[in-house]
Amino acid sequence: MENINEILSLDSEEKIKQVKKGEFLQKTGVLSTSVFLVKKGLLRSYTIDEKGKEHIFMFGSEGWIVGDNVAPGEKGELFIDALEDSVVVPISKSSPPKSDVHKLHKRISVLQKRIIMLMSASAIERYNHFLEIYPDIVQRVPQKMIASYLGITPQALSTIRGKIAGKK
Amino acid sequence: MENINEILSLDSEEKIKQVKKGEFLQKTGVLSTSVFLVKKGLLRSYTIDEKGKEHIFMFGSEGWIVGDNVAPGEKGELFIDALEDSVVVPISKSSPPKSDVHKLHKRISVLQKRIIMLMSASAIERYNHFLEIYPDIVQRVPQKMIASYLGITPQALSTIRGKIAGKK
DNA sequence: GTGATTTGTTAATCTACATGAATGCATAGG
DNA sequence: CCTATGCATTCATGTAGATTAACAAATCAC
Repeated sequence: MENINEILSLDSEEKIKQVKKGEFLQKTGVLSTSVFLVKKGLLRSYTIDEKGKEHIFMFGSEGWIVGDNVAPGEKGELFIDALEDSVVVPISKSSPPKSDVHKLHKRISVLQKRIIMLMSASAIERYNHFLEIYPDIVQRVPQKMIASYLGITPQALSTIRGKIAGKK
Repeated sequence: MENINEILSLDSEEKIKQVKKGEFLQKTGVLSTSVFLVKKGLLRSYTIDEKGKEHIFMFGSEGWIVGDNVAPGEKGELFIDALEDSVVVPISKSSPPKSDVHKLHKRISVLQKRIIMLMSASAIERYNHFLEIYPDIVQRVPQKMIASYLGITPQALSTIRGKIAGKK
């Protein structure tokens, strides 16, 4: 087997972590000390509410950060698992390198937009916005996960897609 | 008039900024280079959607950050104005002091919770959660702004409050 | 202080989306 | 290969919250 660091052209000092499809990077209730930069693959972070329903918080593919940003020392609130075989590198919450601060701001920017969408846009608008922002993700995950990300049921997403297709 | 820096015990090097009630700290469409740490007072950041409806993104009182986290060099998307006479200090987006990185994580944590609430909780649950997290804000802002923060209409909030009061 | 302009309340109707159930397809595992 | 399990679609019904409107209460301006 080849050296994984060479394949991905990583600084060998970085502690990379491999997560196979279906495996968990984090579960709720355990101490969460870092967030992760995705080098390869696709992961999702999500909660399960008291009715047992999953709500996807974020998808993370190459270049994105996935993680559970709770206050330091707090237990995590999110599950994170891999939707494809993935490679991630931890970013410490306490002392991130300068370059990563910029990534934090980008992350906040994404969350900001997400909140505004959730408050002001209809399901159909949110879906179209999702397609713009993550054109590649649509092909890589089942629709029920996209519905979960959008905050609607799979049935509702199905009818939305029907409407859009019908218009063409 | 007394020295404002002394009153607030600020490092005199910090470039503080005073914003009177009703004044804008930022408007949409202008370049946004920093976010602001609130030293005193209360501000709000919000969007106005295409139907002319306001959506409050965040309140910021003492110790919180208000700001518009768009990618560096991008135009802002939010209005920020003061609900009370306020004092803020800018935090550069490009080179924040180490101590502020921690605040960024806290900020992300708050947004994370907000998104989860918007996706999984009913209006009544979101209102109760709001009361827990910001017990002081309720007294300081009109109800229609709280409704706007929760993502519901003032009428809906009024009926919710009626239900809660009726239960006692 | 008095009129005018916001803010909050209540109630009737409407609508987007949830829920539940039935059906056809795929994919996976033996 | 065949069955089992999960996924997507469609439909019938239910419901939280939007909308509209009318009125009461509070706040503001002069």
